[in-house]
Amino acid sequence: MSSKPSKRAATCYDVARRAGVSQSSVSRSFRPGCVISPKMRDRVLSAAAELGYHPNALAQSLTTRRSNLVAILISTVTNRTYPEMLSALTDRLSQHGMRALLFTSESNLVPADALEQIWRFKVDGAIAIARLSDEQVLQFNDHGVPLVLYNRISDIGTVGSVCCDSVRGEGLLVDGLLAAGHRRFGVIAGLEHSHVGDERLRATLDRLDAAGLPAIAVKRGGYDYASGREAFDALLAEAGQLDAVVCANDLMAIGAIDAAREQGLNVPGDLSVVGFDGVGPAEWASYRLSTIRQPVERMVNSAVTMLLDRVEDPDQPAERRLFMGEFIRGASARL
Amino acid sequence: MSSKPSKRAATCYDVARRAGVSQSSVSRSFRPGCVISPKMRDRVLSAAAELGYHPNALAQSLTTRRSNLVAILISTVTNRTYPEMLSALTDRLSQHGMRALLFTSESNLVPADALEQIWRFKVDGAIAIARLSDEQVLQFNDHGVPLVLYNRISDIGTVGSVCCDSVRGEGLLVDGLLAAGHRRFGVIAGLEHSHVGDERLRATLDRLDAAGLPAIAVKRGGYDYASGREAFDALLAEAGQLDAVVCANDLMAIGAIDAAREQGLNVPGDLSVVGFDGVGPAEWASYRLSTIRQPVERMVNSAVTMLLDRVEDPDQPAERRLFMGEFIRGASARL
DNA sequence: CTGTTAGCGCTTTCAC
DNA sequence: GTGAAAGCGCTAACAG
Repeated sequence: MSSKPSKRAATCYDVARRAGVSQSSVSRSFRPGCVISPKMRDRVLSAAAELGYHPNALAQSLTTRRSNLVAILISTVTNRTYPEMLSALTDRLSQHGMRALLFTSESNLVPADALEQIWRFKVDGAIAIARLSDEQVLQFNDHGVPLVLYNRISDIGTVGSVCCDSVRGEGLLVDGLLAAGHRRFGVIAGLEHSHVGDERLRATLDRLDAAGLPAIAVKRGGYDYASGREAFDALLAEAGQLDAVVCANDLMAIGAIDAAREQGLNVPGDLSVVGFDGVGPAEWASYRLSTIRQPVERMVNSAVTMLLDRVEDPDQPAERRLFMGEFIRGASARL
Repeated sequence: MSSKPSKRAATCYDVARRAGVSQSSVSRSFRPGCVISPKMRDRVLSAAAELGYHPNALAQSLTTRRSNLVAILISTVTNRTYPEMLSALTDRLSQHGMRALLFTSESNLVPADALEQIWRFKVDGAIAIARLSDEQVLQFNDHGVPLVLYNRISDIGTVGSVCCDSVRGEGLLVDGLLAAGHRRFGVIAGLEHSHVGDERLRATLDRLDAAGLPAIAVKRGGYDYASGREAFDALLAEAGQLDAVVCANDLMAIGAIDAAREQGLNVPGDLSVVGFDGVGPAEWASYRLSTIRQPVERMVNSAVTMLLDRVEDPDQPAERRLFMGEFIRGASARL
């Protein structure tokens, strides 16, 4: 069972010889939905087991032109901020017989050499949870690699995308705050050129404008705890007293809450803070964040299905799916 | 530049024809450290650029017997608990020209079909941050796939491992607590059969025994926030008053702190809580956890280097590297 | 249902 | 320094 002489791995020819059949029969025995007699398959399978044979997926890819590989592009900050994503995604992909080739980028932008590797590995498709330039998106088109964007969109090329509705999400939050009597609003936005950042900011500002209560001050952060704190302090310095702070994501909201408390403010007594995402820590008793929870499972399913559809039929039109987040009342805002 | 007729991707033959050279010259032009005249290379490279040619990594793997693929096995809970790991790992691997093939497992154990895929894709090596049975570890040996374990060890087969020293880490924490006068200790341990869980628990209990102050009560949790809370409540119910609670990881410590506060206890005034890992939230102002921070960067570097060494020379002896964590005083314990 | 024959896109000898 | 030929492990027609 163990300690093989460490020779080269068995090939389908070895198995064929051992089983006394043709090499194609070996191939067929391992391919689902292939015409083959049970007897033959048994013979092959037991010979294969004896030799410890496993079909070479790389060689298969070469002939079938299907690598069963999907590139996942994710920025470090996103993975740290939102770890539930990756697992769900990988899990889902493997349920569809696809493997995840992971590319992380320290910076928010995807480096060119990651793309080069993607072309080289002939992935069947890609899912991006990181910032792609227009030119990069176009490259996916040129290379014939179906691409699905997660929580971001693109007007360039034929890209699918799956997003959580920022407009309606922020709408729920802001309306709730307005209805509860908040008047002086501050905003902690995300990074510039970040889809989610821009959209959530705009949605918030628009809603406030529509209510005749424009935001008193806006600061930007980098989606992490520390930048939430800094942004909050800057906000307070600029605006003085505030009733509510609308944050582009949960981690910054948490940072803002901690910063507020250090200033002696009671949340939500003196100040309401709302976030966005519904990540794990948002539920912790110290924060009980009022936020919008993204339907991760459903969004991931959708992204994977959409991608695989386009792998099967590359001519499918681009599609954008928008998911409504769940309003979590929490306890960080007077609602 | 864009909108190719979506024909088949260019091969090295296409490039050769276009450049009017032999196909081997194309191959050589793309392989570093190959004897070739600059003139030839230029010709080839520009023909390649015109055709949008990218060497097929899968075909390369077939002939070179090197896939440049490294399997990463990680459990969902670990990724959520400790997201800094994966990014660092993938990053490091790519710096060495390796790609990460990601496998996540919902359960703590690695499913058999993940291993099957690993064999099929002929990965050059694997890094496991998930629980592997002895038998599974042996399989890596049999298949000639170098394996490095992260924060876990195995006596089976020739496996390398990189760990953060639990014994010394817990030693620092417990000694600190003892020196500060804590006498009644509770412990929130990790899962059974989890290397880190077992080791940290034993280290803690041994240290307490040695001091003549055995733990009053021990509960187990699942490394997440919720189980930390539950374990804390159970602990209190069983032990009554405690001076200190030693938790197997940060997330459970955070859960314990929140639970304690809900019971009206002041942390660290009435009760000290310590964790282990030094993950992001541990630093948050609401917790300021006293903990041991794992040197993630160094550990990851080490794991990658160790793995690649064994890829180059499979006969290298197994090696275990133990890293000392950094003692973070924090403010969740009277120290 | 099974075997035969060509490739898939590349690297690797080995001549030249 | 360059080219020709063989082969990596497999699938995909096509006969039979």
